[in-house]
Amino acid sequence: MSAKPGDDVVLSDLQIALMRVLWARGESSTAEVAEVLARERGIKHTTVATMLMRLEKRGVVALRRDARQVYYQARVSESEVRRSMVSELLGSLFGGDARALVSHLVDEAEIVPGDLEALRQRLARGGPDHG
Amino acid sequence: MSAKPGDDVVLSDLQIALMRVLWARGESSTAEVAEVLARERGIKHTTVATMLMRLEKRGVVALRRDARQVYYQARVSESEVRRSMVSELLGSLFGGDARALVSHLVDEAEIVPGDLEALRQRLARGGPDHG
DNA sequence: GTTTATCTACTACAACTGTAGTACGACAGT
DNA sequence: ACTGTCGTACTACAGTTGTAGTAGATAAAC
Repeated sequence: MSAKPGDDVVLSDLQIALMRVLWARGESSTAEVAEVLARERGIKHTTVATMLMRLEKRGVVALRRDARQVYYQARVSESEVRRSMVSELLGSLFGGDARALVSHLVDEAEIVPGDLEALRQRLARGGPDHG
Repeated sequence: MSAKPGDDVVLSDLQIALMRVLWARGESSTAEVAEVLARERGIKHTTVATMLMRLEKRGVVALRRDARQVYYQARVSESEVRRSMVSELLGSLFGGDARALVSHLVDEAEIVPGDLEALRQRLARGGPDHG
């Protein structure tokens, strides 16, 4: 069972950090992911192993065994997670109004006029395909 | 010592729902908040009371006792929470790039061209105060 | 073949969240 | 004064997250 992705996939910060490795490098062994996380955040190998196991149990990643190593692969794309989480945030904090969120970004100076202009033009050109 | 607000204030969906009542109605009694949550989500009074107590312990809300009732008041503004949480999301899922988030909103059809245009104009008029 | 290094699996545990029951104190009605 | 009602406080408990130790398996080294 393990919650087929597409459900709601809301992940914690650390969980996202793990996924990022998988998204960036594709299928990776526990050790590989652990190494990155150890470097980036000083997290122990065993911790990473545990987290990956749990994500697998949840159906967020898939695992494959080869020799005595375990290789994990993302079963949800970054876009999917973004979709779930943004929509979650939108719903709970912005009353589902995406404009309010953009407005917030503007007010917080997270984006500047030029950015909006560029986006608008991108739209005008007729919704692009992005990775 | 109860994490003085301004730290990072990341709240769960339910917690935000409680805060929303406080933000909307100002200081409210446990019973008042509970009533709203009971209506909105069928959550029991005791649950709301517990959650509010914990938020108080965390310093997110302040409480005042009058007679045998407890009145709660938000100690963090909605903007603050938005700031923390958006920035959290931005950092973990969008590499801190707010434009990527807006881009995402566009691609997910959460916003339309007109919205961006309106925002852009608002900016042009020199950063307004919004409610 | 025995030792060593590597890597996973299991177990543990504290904190937090969601959920709510139960007990207790106080105020209102009779 | 007695009793019921209202509302809070305390307690409980299962699930998740973050964190990691320890043990066990196995491949590599000698």
